[in-house]
Amino acid sequence: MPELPEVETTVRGLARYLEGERIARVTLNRADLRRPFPPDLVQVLTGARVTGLGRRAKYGLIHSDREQTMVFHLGMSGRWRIEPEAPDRHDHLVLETGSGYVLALNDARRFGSVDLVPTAALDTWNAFAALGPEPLGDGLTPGHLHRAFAGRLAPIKQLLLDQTIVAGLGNIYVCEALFRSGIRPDKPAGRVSRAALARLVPAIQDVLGESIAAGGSTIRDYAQPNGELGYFAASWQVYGREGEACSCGAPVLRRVQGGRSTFWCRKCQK
DNA sequence: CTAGAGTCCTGCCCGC
DNA sequence: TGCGGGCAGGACTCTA
Repeated sequence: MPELPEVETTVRGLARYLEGERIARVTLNRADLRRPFPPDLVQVLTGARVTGLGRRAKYGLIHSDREQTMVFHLGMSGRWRIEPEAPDRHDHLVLETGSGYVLALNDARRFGSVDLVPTAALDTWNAFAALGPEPLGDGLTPGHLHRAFAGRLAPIKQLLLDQTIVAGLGNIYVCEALFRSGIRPDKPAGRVSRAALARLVPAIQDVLGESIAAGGSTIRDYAQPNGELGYFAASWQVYGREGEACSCGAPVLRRVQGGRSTFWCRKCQK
């Protein structure tokens, strides 16, 4: 489910229930997701106060007054359920707040993860240290991409999914940003012109910004934590639209790159 | 270093 | 209605 806009939407939704709240109870329903839960997770979080929430790339951050931050990644199928009406077999971690709110981290495929990281050391934490710039921050520039792509023969589609080059993009928004900027997904990254990169950067920022404003893209199981559906999926121009007509009239194509589906228009993307 | 394939896991949808 | 195959928003590990 979750690329940057969905994680951002999730974090904003969680903040309404967690910001400033004390965590009264922590329940773990299994020992691991992709990795084991931190052994001291329950002990550290129980009784802690949430001092703020944040996001880095596709990771959500729950800062606590224990000087530890709970870092969660939603993988492919992760989501938070707020005040669930009934328990679900994939609710793996459940938080109850001092005000009585119940928040469940639900992840059917269990590709997600939860870590506990000293808040002061977040930037140097292993998983964060190697991440590329935030696409909505100052660090993503045509020059940055030009340097990162220099000499690379891999298709630009695949390099944009590399979190060490840009942090937070996933399959949907890469397809959409390449379409918006008129770049073929199979073009060797090192051969994409400066002019095209100068179109790509704002295309990435626009598509992410528009999606966040729409509450993210709801597919299958994703909903915002409050249960509302994000409606950006209705704005996809190529993703998931194989065989449909592009705005130019040509059919949207699908091909597999690096094991992932790419959707694109042969006529609009050169 | 780079590139490509395989792996983790469950659920849903489609065709037979 | 049941069953098998393919596919899914991610990221890691292994091999060449």
